[in-house]
Amino acid sequence: MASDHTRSAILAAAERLYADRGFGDVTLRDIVADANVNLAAVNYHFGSKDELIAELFVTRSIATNRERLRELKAAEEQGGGRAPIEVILHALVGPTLRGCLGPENQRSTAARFMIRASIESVPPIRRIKNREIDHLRKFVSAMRRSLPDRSDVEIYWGLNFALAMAHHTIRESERLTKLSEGKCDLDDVEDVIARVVSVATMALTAGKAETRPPARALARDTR
Amino acid sequence: MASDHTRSAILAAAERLYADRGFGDVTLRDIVADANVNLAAVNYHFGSKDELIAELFVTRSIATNRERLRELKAAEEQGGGRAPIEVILHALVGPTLRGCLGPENQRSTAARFMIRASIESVPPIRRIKNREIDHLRKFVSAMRRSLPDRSDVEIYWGLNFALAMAHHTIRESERLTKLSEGKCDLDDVEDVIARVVSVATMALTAGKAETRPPARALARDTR
DNA sequence: GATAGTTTCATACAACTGTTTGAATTGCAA
DNA sequence: TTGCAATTCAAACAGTTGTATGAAACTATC
Repeated sequence: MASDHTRSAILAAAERLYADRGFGDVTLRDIVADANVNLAAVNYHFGSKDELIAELFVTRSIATNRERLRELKAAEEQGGGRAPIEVILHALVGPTLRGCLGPENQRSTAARFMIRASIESVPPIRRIKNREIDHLRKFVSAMRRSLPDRSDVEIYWGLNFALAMAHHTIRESERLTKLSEGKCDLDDVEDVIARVVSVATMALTAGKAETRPPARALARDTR
Repeated sequence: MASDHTRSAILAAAERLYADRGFGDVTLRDIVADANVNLAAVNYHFGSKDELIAELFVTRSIATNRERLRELKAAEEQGGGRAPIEVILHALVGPTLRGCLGPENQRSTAARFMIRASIESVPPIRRIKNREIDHLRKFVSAMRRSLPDRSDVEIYWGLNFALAMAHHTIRESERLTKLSEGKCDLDDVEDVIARVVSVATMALTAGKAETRPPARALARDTR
């Protein structure tokens, strides 16, 4: 076991620096300086720079995925194996958005790191993201059960658009704030989630006779 | 004037290499080797590597933006200064999607380059994208005219979601194809555009009394 | 307190990067 | 042809990068 101290000091420093300045601008020397450890410590504890980045991303990633599946499982159990589509979508995009957005002043290092990872997409992170497909298939299955009369193509497109809105909103949150001159409040995470879920639900249920009134209205804003 | 030959050989080689292997893996030496010119030629003709990348991206970018505005202007003129929201959204996402998607075997270098630029987001490109806000404001204005009873917040969110679906579909086209096992046909660009426009339109008109029947149905698939 | 295993450290390595330089070459006008 | 500018070229530059090394320091066990 030994004194994990150096190891976690590196992880903390790396996460902070990557979050603040991005992957392109931060070298191993920056990290070890910030962590007050020796240069060789990174390769000793992690093997390589890429493995350090991978570990950072995987840690946060599996936390998000676990939360996603937890919400999904809870919803399906409550619904007797078939959850409403809104709740499934909520389980899909909720944890991601909650993990990245929120009041900027109190935004965690982890959150800012994940935003960076979403924007810059460096090789070790891309590799991990590519393994996410199996995870998504679980949501495809749940969506199929929820909407048995929708075709697979529509399910896939609905999933794609849901993830699109969530990730793009995270990635371009700064630009959206600037474009809207602050009118779009990205600190109200639950509102953002509700908006994404609402639109994705419409995408998946449009044209159906059994279009129940949307659980949450899209409009919840002022003026 | 002189013999533009070297200059355009560099541009062509750079675009091709970046498209194939991404920005991270291509060095100036790779480019000049591929273009059969001297290493110093890049700095002589473009000033720096970043300016070369910027020129590549700007060229394609203004082409897309011009096409967007052309479509928008045509639509508004035909509607007497007020275009239907579907047509505005079509003008917004159509050129981008058409410029990046399409039959893979005959996909142009330019298209593949723009996909890369959408995925990797290197500094010189990010700088240019940040200047895109003024361009987007023109669409905000058109959308306001088209939907005078919608609040600004909803307009901004609708625009955000429309761009989200378009860009994410481009960026993750490979993954969507794999996830859907080919069932989502990303080569049928006009179908993709119709889907994005349809969902974005729903997002912007949901809850309105005057919800006219959607111009294009979302469903157009088999099985 | 000697020993074995782990961890830290300073330092060097090797390779690669974009950029610059100054001389050679070319193209064109007078 | 001469002269001048634009262009090309080989070579070197200056800096950075992640990684490897081997000795030193530490830690815990017996």
